[in-house]
Amino acid sequence: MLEDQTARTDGTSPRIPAQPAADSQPPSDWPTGYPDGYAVVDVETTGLARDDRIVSAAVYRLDARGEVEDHWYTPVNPQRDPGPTWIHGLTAEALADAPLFGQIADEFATRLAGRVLVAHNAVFDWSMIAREYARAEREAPVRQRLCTIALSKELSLPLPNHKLESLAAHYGVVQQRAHHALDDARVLAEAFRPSLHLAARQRVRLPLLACQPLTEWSDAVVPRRPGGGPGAGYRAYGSGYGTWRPSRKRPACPYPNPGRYEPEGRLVQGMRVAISGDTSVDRDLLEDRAIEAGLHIATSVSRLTSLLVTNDPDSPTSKVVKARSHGTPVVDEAAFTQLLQDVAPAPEG
DNA sequence: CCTGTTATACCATACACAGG
DNA sequence: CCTGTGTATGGTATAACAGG
Repeated sequence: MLEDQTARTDGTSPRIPAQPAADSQPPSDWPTGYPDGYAVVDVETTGLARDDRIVSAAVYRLDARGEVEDHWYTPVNPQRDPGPTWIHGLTAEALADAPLFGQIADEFATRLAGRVLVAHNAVFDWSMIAREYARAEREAPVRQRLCTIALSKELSLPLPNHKLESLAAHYGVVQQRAHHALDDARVLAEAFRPSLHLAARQRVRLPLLACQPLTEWSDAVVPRRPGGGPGAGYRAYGSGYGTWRPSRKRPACPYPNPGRYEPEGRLVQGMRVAISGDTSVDRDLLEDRAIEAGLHIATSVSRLTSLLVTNDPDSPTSKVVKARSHGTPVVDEAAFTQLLQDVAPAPEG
């Protein structure tokens, strides 16, 4: 009963809530395996496409319990028009004197180093950051990310939708200036902390995803047709002749499904392959390669799926979960790429 | 046993969202 | 405007069943 707690007036001071000193909270109180620190990040960009650039960035560094250690903000000169000024408020004028990404890459890296990157719709921020680092011929020192949308879902927060605005409102965090990187990062940090504690209390496994730094970046997607080889790095699509109508409608796989992939074995033409999560190679490109090899790319996982490709076999995405329940074999992207090089022809039918 | 109809399961499709 | 994910939906393929 609650009275038991309040009735302990045995002369000692009534359990002051302050000072959650490290030793007053035994380690067992916090799930083992939770990260040591976080970098709550927000970037504003010139747009949503792969070749868009960062115009501003902010990082809140948080300790293992989500307490703010410090924060940092910088505008970034995107070396092009700033895009949706009406959203982020940064004009070409304002950015003219801002540092280039290459000039803040070190400082940024320091803020990220050894931490879990936390962002709202994290795949967006991470891919923008990873590409900027790749352009600068660097690597972002990030190994894992956590998406606060995924976390909200994991915790089943009663939100009307998963906008940052709604998450903030849920925890009573007031936005001063939405779509300003520093304020968005602050708001997210404040909203992330209670979610983190809730997750800890419920012993929820955090939805951490692996971050694979881009090692090669050419501002272009490798042309899918073997006609020109990896063109020296120009826009692959739209360069010239009728915009390439991507994959939207691919012809059906001509081979019947030979069944599941056998671990350690070879791929066989006609196998149904599903891909989940991020891939270091463009998703479309990876799918094209698979199709050229005679495989069928499935959009979902069922008992007939031969193989699931994912770099995050522990993530709770629907595909991964289904694969587990069906006992579908799972390999990572690297292994899959390897397997693609030696696909067995379809059995004679 | 064969066949036509109905029920079930599954896959592909379309759409909604999140981010600037 | 873009892209990947998750969900709702609808067509379809296979299974199940009844009747002859």
